[in-house]
Amino acid sequence: MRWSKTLLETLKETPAEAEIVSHQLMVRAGLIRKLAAGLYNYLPLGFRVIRKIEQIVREEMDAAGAVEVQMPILSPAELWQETGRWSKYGAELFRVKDRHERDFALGPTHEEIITDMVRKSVRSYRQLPINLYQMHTKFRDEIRPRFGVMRAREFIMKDAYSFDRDDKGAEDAYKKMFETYQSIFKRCGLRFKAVEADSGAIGGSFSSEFMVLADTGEEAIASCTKCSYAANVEKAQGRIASPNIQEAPQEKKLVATPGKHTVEEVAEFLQVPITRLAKTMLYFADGKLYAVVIRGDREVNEIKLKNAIAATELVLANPEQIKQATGAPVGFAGPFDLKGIEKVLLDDSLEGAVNLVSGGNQADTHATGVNLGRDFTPTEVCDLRVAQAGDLCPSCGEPLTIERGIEVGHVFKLGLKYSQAMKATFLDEAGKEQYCVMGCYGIGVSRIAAAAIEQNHDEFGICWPLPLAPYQVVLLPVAPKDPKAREMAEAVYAELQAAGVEALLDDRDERAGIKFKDADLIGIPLRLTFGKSVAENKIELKRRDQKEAELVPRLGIVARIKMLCADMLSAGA
RNA sequence: CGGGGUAUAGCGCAGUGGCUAGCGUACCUGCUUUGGGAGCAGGGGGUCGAAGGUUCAAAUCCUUCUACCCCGACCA
Repeated sequence: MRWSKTLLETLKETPAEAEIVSHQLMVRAGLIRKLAAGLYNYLPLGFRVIRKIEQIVREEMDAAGAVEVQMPILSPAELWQETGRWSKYGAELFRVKDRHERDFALGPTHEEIITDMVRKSVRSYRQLPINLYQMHTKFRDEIRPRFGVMRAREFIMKDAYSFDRDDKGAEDAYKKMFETYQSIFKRCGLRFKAVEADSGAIGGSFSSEFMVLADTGEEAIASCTKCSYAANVEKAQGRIASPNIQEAPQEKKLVATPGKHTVEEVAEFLQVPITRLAKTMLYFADGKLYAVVIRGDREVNEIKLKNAIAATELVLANPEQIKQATGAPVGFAGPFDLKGIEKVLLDDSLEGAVNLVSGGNQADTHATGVNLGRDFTPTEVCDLRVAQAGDLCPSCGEPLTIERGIEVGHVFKLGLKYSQAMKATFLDEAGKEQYCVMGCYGIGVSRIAAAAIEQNHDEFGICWPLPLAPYQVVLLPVAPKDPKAREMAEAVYAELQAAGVEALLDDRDERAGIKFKDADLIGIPLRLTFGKSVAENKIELKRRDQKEAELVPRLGIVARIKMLCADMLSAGA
């Protein structure tokens, strides 16, 4: 491509609204342009990157035996009502009406649609297993779109759905996709990690996320320093490292703690370690109140709680609800004598603990010597806390560390959730009707572009990994006085194109400095400069990821570039 | 949804009631320059987010609306 023939405008200044580096660079390098909140135009350069990612995903999915289809973006409300997600998906589901006032959703994911497609076609076990996928635009009405295409309202996703005869087949399909995802992200040149995850609104029994490691990632990952255990902190089960002290139970006593609301204030005031506090939190879920008792230094993991009580909506109780249940204002709740509480759940950080300090259920009062079983009895004991660095690995007992990541892929074991709700069945060898066992597998195509930049950039701009680069080589003729430089650049450009190398010729009438700055900004992996050295039939070759350039002879330049590209491609794989 | 902020040229910004609304950058023309975001000269580009109001006079004051950005959405 000739620079002068495409729409490629770079910005010297960073747009005020872009917060993270990938967003800033994508706008400055002319990859994307915002249309409205969470909606972006992909300009030619950015679209080429999307195409590169899609192609890698497509090749690997096809190699894994999946079959590509395409489903409409609009889907009728009836299908969503069949599974109950029309009401359960919440405000994130983009709803629209047609001229006849019929309800539709802009697809955020397509389980209902694909299940409908399959139930209409599949009748026999002979048609299974099958794995269908599409690459398409998805819509989610995010509360707060931000970070450019990283969290947009409209984005490109690859979504695949597997249908199997039994659990064993579904398990195999899941494993196959897990492996396929590993090769996809490797081929994209990303540093990533697969982690156990909560399955959220999609549902199902088990899921893994693929995280691109980056400090700006929105997700936190707990991983073991020794074994291979890694999980999203939403899911991670860190065993508590410091055990609770054993001693003889004391009398329960109420003590005045005027104005001391937070655990830090209370621990300081009563001179007890913060781990001795039993923090009592009240939650309101699906019309009922729940109490959660957790060690003072720990935080409630609302996703674990939501799963423990099978809630669809969960919020902290408001001050009136707290007053009613405890008889006290916010800040003085204790686990005993609660009114109107559906369940009292105890985080297992406090299992076996004695002589705790909790709120006294009276204003400005806390209780000491609170003991499990005598002063209160939890309905359930389970893990309800957010894992922390230093917690012990659930599989090998070594300490966990916390790092951050960008979720680029998610694979789910769905089981029968959708096939039962929507009656997607087939006849087995015995002529007996069976439900399809499903799995689903997503990849954020547009998010990969942003994630790759988060991982691959420097102070001058993007440094694309070769497999995702919009062009492999950029050619800069920089000696306008010397027609030979331009001629040679044109000739090499033609030869590269003939050889199948994706080349961008900067044929603009610009000064050398501008061309160098722009080439660095847009991050093409290889740069050829046609300047002074053309007089000796030499061309300057520089890799974007290296500091030093080298002079290479004009003769054999194309072979040299092809070899370099091949090397850089396989380096990622 | 709550709070805060912003809206003036493609981008970044100035302009607190008074002449034709400005600066940097980008864009166009010419000359010079030419290996890391050149210099000089000339030029084009704005219903100052929208509507209404106050005033002799409004980008500027008031009201309403819209869009966008940030923070928060209760850890007792």
